[in-house]
Amino acid sequence: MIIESAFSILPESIAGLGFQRVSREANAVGAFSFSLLNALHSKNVIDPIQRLQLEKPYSTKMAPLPEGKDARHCDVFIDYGGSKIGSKQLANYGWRYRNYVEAKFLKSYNRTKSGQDTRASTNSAEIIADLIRLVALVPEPECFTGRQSPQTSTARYFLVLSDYPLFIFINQYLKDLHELFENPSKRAQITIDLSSGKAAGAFAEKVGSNFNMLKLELTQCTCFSHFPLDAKCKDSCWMLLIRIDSAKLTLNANGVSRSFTINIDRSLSEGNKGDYKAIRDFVSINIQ
DNA sequence: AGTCCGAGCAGTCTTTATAG
DNA sequence: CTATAAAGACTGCTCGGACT
Repeated sequence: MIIESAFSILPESIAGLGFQRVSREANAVGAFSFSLLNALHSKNVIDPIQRLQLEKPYSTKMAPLPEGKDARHCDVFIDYGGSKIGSKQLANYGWRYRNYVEAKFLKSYNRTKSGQDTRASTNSAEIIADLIRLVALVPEPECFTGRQSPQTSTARYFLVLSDYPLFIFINQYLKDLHELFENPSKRAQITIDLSSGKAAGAFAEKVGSNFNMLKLELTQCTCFSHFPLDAKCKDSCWMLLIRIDSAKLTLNANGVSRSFTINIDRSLSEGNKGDYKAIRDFVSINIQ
């Protein structure tokens, strides 16, 4: 919820930033964490700075990543652990103790005749890699310790900022994603199948090696957006926040099918025991 | 010893071109 | 519309020399 609050005041942070002159992702992340700090202050959270962490490793003590591949980081992380704010009612609105945010910053320099960005393939691949990271790499210690009916206490967010309409950065054959970026609906379903069709070739390889064995289904996302009313207006900025409420990631390797599912009621399920760890290790080793 | 400044370097980002 | 390569531009960093 705190992420949504911060997002709601993001245009104010961005307006002061001089967005058009910003050229690096870190600046966008910085603007967002500034909004976050504001949101935390407004909630009277004690010692808000301590709760905010940038470049948070996905690898944790309870849920380590494979040796040598533990350098994967998430852009923004907020931990409410220890506070007594959480409740079942709040959780039903997407409130979680731990919050991971991947942020993407897109700038368009060149467009093809039809208006697509010339680097749409690269950008699409990076965005999908971020979404896969959020589903696969976020630590779920209860799956590691082999607990009965494991649950997640983590929310996953994807934030994207751009200086041109978002959809021009997405390859058109990635239909769900392209449509969502053009016209975000409150409730969205995004299927990204890297194992078939046009995406299965060089594109999947760009996301990660052998990623044509992966299929990602974001079965329910809640989206928030700030799009300019007049797209032609100078110095416009497009902002989109996607909260992943439920998702399923499937890995088909050598005839063995593994799957990991995050359900809407916070419960986690695996196709077979150990699938979560197998998929997570695979992703962390092979992702670009 | 401390400060300043520019050259050189490595890495990243942008732009352009070409081909499928 | 997509994919890829490569040139060119830019950035942050280090290091050594000139100067105080």
